Amino acid sequence: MKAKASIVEPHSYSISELAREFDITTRTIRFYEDKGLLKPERRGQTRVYSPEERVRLKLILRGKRLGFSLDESREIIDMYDPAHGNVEQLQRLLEHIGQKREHLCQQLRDIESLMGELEEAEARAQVALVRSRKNESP
Amino acid sequence: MKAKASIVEPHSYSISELAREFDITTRTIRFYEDKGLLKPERRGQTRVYSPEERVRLKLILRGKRLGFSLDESREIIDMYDPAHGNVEQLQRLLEHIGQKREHLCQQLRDIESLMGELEEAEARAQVALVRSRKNESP
DNA sequence: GCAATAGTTTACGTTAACGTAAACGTAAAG
DNA sequence: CTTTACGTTTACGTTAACGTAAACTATTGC
Repeated sequence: MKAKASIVEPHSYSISELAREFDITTRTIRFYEDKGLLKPERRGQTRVYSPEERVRLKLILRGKRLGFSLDESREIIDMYDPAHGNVEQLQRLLEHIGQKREHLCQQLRDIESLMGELEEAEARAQVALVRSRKNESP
Repeated sequence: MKAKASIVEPHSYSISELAREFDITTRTIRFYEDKGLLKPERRGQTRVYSPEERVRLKLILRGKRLGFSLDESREIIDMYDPAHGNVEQLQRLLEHIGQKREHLCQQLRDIESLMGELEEAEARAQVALVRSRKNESP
């Protein structure tokens, strides 16, 4: 349908548009809604997604890439809102943020070490490759 | 049993020792063996783990922290061995290593962005906290 | 001798995160 | 008008990664 060739970004998306964009199924998107991670509006019965909802979806998928469960992603997304709470709630939020950071730091360390090991493995494989070629075509 | 207070590192571990060290259950360790990720020796019927097996377990758990499936962790662990194959196998291995690297790079980007967003959320929460305190104890 | 401790195998149960299919509504295109 | 494309709800199925429990063996300490 090519849209209206408008200059502004579309302020709403269909479920299949989002599914295509992020290479997931509509089932997945509805599942996230079921789990309370998305709350699209409805035009009649049909779901309509705002840019904000689209961002939430992106956050969920980024969480997935980092190995987060949907519950963890929900927690993280909840950190973005005004945190309209009292002192205790805010303090808990701050602590929670700290924990997530530690988690990410650990992941950073893990990635660093794994990266190093991959380099070593690559080097070994290349050495083996050269040898292997010498043997196969003398 | 305190071991023999020897100077050298123990060259073998029991299943419960490893479970305690890594804070997992013996069931989990046996499960990894079932899936072909570990192959401990046996003294009679009892499993005996070498330091090498212990390292493999560590690699599995690091993979878990990065959100890898056991199959993915197995693939990565397999990259460590001599890759005693022919040219084709080695080339596939090299490509495979490249893919894993890209994966890790994506994770790095994801972590970076999330870290940044956590900082913002933290700042907002601290601001809200100060305000909240002013209101509660005027 | 016997209870406690650590090990084993076998097998059924559970949870998360969807997949798959049925059965239906609706709107545009030919 | 009916096919096609897209949407909906409802519900059962599936896979990974273990948990849990039963039933058994072997060793150790008292």
